[in-house]
Amino acid sequence: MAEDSGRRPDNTTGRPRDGERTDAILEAAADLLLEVGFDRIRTQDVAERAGAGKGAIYRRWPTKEALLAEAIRKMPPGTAPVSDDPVADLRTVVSDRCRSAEAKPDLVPGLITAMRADEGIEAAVKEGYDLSYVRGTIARILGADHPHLDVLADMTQAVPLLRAAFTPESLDGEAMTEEIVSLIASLAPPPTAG
Amino acid sequence: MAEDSGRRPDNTTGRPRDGERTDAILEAAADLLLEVGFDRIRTQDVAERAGAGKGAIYRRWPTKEALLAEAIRKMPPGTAPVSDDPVADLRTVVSDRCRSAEAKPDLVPGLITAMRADEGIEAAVKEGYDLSYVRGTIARILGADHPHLDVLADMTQAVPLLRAAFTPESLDGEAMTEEIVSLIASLAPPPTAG
DNA sequence: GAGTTCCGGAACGCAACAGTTCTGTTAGTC
DNA sequence: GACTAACAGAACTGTTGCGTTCCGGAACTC
Repeated sequence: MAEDSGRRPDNTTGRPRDGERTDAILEAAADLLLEVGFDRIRTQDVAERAGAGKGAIYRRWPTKEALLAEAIRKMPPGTAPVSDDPVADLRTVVSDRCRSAEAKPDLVPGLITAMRADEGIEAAVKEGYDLSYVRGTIARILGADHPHLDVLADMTQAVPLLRAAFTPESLDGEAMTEEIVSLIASLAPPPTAG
Repeated sequence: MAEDSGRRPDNTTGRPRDGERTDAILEAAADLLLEVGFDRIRTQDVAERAGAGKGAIYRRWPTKEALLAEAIRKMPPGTAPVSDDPVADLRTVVSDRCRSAEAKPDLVPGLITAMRADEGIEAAVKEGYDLSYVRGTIARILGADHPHLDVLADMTQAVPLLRAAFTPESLDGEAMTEEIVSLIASLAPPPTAG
């Protein structure tokens, strides 16, 4: 009857928790993570940006770290385009990384700091850490058996991060992309004649 | 007369400041920087390890950051051996970096965090940041005109750091050294005959 | 309408830690 | 011996920011 249809599935009473609040808080946390880095995020700021109270946060997550871990888990994984020009595809991947290192230099260093401070965040970051899409793109250029696929894939991420951290003045995303892509392309075997 | 010979050059009176205390404090600060990283250093800990009081620290430096900046400036720069086997020399350099990333994974991430938080530390780190010794070693293998010396030099540092941060479980310093060195060695031009 | 839980917002308690001050003592100069 | 400043160590102050609690009000069930 009508009695059952209006009943909540979990038999709870009272005002239901607002899913849009949850989303807004996660989004605000992710934004701040990108903008200021982990070590400068304050829960008060997350709440304000989400248009929420701190109570709404702590009703959902036990600690700031738990909130940030979930926000990290929700971040989209890296992807690579797949066209018939693998060098162009690699250029896209590397260029993305370089621009991100330029524009948001606080994100990755902050994540590293956060990983060392909190196990939940460490797990969340490691769960999302997967460079196989880069490796796959490089493999399409050099062949799946090339002995240096792993170092090269790591290099495409690590070099932009290092430069963004230590030599931000002379950072030039386009030039850096070309440096990295041309190095990898130069390792390609010469085209074999039919 | 005896009056002048006993006088301090700067006309000060009272107990003179103990230079050994200064050294002990700087050394304690540097040690802790290596062990726990910037963001976990407390002045109290520096004082205790140096066998000093906090007063002795703040009599010498206005802030914790100023002390750490000086400790960073006193750190020895990287060097490379120069033998007649440049690949072996490179292996030494890369191996040092890999072992350091393995044993002290908190140092560099901590430095990056600290740079973002304090201008004096940023200046001190950048002042000491010089990879020309790595670049020079690679140039002896590939030739001074090789177009990828800069990326490769950065790679030797950046890849160990990335792996130490994100995949510490599977970190193998010796294997990583070989990966990096063999990649660079594979770029060497074939020996020209007479 | 009664009862419950949510909401934003503000106030609060509490812990960590930078930097200061005090105390008794010591190493120097005059 | 008088004076001054450094010394270690402890106590103290002030700030920052996490997490809690309380408020008046709103959304929902019964």
